[in-house]
This record gives sequence, C-alpha cells and structure tokens, in this order.
Amino acid sequence: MARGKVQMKRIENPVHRQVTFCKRRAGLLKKAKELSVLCDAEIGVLIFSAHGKHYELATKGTMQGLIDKYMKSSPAAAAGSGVGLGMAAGSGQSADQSKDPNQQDAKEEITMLKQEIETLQKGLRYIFGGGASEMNLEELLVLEKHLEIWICQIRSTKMEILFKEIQLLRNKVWISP
Amino acid sequence: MARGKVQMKRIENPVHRQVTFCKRRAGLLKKAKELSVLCDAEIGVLIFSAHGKHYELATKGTMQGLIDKYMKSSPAAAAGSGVGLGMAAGSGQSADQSKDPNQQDAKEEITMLKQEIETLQKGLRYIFGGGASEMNLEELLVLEKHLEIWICQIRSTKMEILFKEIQLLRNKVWISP
DNA sequence: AACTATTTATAAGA
DNA sequence: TTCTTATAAATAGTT
Repeated sequence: MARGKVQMKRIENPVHRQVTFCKRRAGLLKKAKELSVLCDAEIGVLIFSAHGKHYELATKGTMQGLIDKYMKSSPAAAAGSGVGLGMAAGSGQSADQSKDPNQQDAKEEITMLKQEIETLQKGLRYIFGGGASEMNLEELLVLEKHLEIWICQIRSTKMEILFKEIQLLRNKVWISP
Repeated sequence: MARGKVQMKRIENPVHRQVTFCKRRAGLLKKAKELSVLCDAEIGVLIFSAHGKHYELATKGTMQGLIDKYMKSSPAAAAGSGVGLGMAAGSGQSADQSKDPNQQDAKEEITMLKQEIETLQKGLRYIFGGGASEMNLEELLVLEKHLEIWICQIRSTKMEILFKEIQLLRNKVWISP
C-alpha cells in the first residue's frame, strides 16, 4: 500500500516476505484491538507463520475462553476430501449466523469449489511424482522442466489455433476483396 | 480514519457503533486474508460481537484445525476445558469471508471457479491423453497461466533451498577463514 | 529501523 | 445498509 500496489499472491523473496509478515502482523493485531475496544467485541487472532512460529491475541479474556465459546456455539466440523481425480467432497463449515440463507449457500458452494480446485491441483502435482513442497532441488528441477515443456506444447497449440483462424480470414478476404 | 480522528474508546452511540463494527470487521478479515496469502501464514480470527453473534475466518484450513494446532503448540494453555482433540481437518481452502456484497458477486465467483475446475480437468486429460487439442484458446490461456504460477512457486522454493545452503556455507567460512 | 510516496481503510454524511 | 468523499492509517520500496 505504498510505493506500488502489491499483487495478492505469496511474496516470493524470503527476506521481503519476512519483513512484510512482521509489519502486517503488527497491523492486523492493532486493527483487532481497535475493533475490540471501539465496538466492545471479543476477538481472538491466531497466526501461524509458514515455519511454525505462532502469534496470538485475545481481547477481553484468554484465547482458551474464546475457543471454548467458539466450540459451544459452533457445530462440529468434519471434512473429508476426495483424492485422485474425482470430485472433492463438500465439507461442513461452521456457519456465519449473520447471513441470509441464500448467501450462505453461495458461500458454501464457493468453499466447496475451492476445495475441488485444491484437489485437482494436487492431482496435477501427483502426476509429476512430486509430493508438493517436500521436494528436493533435483526433483524441483525435473518438475520445472516438465512444466516448461507442457507450456511449450500449450503455446504451440495456441499458435496452431490462431494460425487456422488467420487462414480462414484470409480465404474470406480473397473471395471478396 | 477519515474525516476526523477516532478516540480509542468504546463508541457510545449504538448506531454508530454498529456501523463501525461492520466496516472494521470486514476490514480486519480482509487484512487477515491478505497477510495469509502474502506471507504464507495460517491465520484464524474469531469475533464475538457484544451481543453474542459470532464471525470467524480461517485461512488454509478450518478453524478446528487451527485450534488443534494451537492447543498442541501452546505451552501455557494446557489447562483448557473439554475442548481439544477435534479431528484435524483435511485440505480445506480458505472460505470467502467477511463482506456481504451482492449475491451477484458470489454468483460470479462461483461461475469463475467452475470454469477453473473445468480447465484443470481438461488439463489432466490433456496430460493423460497425450495431446488433447480439444481445448479452445481461452482454456489454453488459463491453463498456461496456472502452469506459469506453478513454475514461479517452484523457482521460489528452489531459491529458498539455495539460499539456505549459501547461509550454511557462509557460516563455515567464517569459522575457518 | 526510519523514512516517504502511495495505496487502503474508513468516519461522516447522504 | 450502501455509496461517496475527505482524511487518517497502513505499508511497499528505499535508504
């Protein structure tokens, strides 16, 4: 939010990412405290960094208290996910009580679809034999090579499509100049 | 934060307080999502309004999963009540939270996600079938985009690995120059 | 860790 | 609630 917009995706540079994590984490916790004070709400925030460190904030009590409160007011959640290339299973998500039913449905559908995408992506990863992030340098290089080849093929196909279209257009032009 | 500073204390006017609650709640959840995406962190936010309504956000999984993680890793919080031991959730993706925009938005998002799924599925067929030119230009572009992002992630991981290795080597050099 | 140029968030008003 | 707008805050890129 300064000196350039930021793309909403994982920051690739590790140093940069760490700095942003610190800054924004502080910002988030501050905002949470403000909301709690201004509007008399009870708020809990849990943050786990990518490498396991955790940070937390609980206003008006302890995190435990909040969690207890949450457990009582929330229906038990259980999720299963389909594997392989099939459909991902839907999952129960604790409901946000403030929404009208239609919108709630829409949100559940969105959640389901996102899970499905996740599953498909895993399937793709699986195809190339890599277990996601537990890959070593060698494996990463191989995967990268695979993907580059794939992209090449895609671009080639794109070119073919475009070429055919151009041919079609040319024919038309010749027929009626 | 506009048209006048705000005092950091409970807003007395109930209407005003409710409006601010809505706005800031949305802002907080947005910030949480951003932090999660940008810095690859897992974040949970629990909000209880003064009159018991509750709102939540969990990125990269379910609130249950986060709470389990918290219970395990929190040294001081052992003495909770009858909570713990929920089943760790599967591979959930963050649900679209917070804003109550028009349902129109939700529908658009659903449509988009469905298209994405379609594309991914075709991509899988593409791999297995060898060269399925059954994909049209639009789909090819989307798939290409996906792959490019994937390659970016791989390169990022590679860089991290190399970076760590360099750090190790530097330490050794300092010890025996 | 400090410093700004900018982008965001949002308080008030409608 | 929602939209607009003037202004306060947050923060990305730099130093």
